Amino acid sequence: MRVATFNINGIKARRPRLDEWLAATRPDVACLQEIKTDRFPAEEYEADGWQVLWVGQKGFNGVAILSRHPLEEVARALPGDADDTQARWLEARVAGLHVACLYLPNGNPAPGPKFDYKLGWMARLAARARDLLAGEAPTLLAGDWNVCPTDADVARPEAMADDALCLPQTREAFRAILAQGWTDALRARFPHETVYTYWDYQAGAWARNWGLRIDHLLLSPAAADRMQDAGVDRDLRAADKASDHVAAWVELSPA
DNA sequence: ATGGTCGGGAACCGA
Repeated sequence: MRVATFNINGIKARRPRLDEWLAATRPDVACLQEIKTDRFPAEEYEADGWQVLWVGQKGFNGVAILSRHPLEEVARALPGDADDTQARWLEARVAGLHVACLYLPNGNPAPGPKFDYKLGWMARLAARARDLLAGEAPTLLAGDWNVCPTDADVARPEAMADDALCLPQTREAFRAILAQGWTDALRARFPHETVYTYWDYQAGAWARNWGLRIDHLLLSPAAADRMQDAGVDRDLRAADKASDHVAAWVELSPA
């Protein structure tokens, strides 16, 4: 059972790359972020055998879950703020798993209202994550977290020190969630290696390997017990018309 | 220190 997360940075521009990747890697569940549309082509994926959940908005944000197995919607928004209309959260049950697909706010510039929104969103996420750990099902929190957990996850930490992805408050909020009992799948699989999931379009970041690790899969204890492998589909970044993110994934043993 | 590049959608905002 493979569960993957991929910030595609626009379904319209990324359709060819996304479809190639789905065909080549055949994930059981694919969590997508930044679909950037209020018109996701769900019917086309359904015609191709996928079950689809999505929540979108025009131009920005937006998340989707594609699944080869029956997919039951649990939530279309992160609890805790009825006034938050940004499309950043989907939660579903699939194949005995509980899966959340998340697009955590970027938060730049910091300080400022966008950073305040990020920290507030992370506080709501921490509350939801704690509730999910109390549930029965093995659970995954997969998505673009817009958090570099440590300087080992940043190619140029000095250049990123004041960035909302790296600030101490951001890292502390992430650590607090991990400390509830979640496993950072990629870091568990690669304890000492450099692993990036994002390279900026600017300044030749890909060619210089100026990357960040900001796409994460957090596993509940029951899910972590079933982890057989984890990885990053790094070659995605080298393609023409690539997203600035690549896909990350975990392989879980059968229940 | 600055500006560098994309996507969405039609002038800039977001990243």
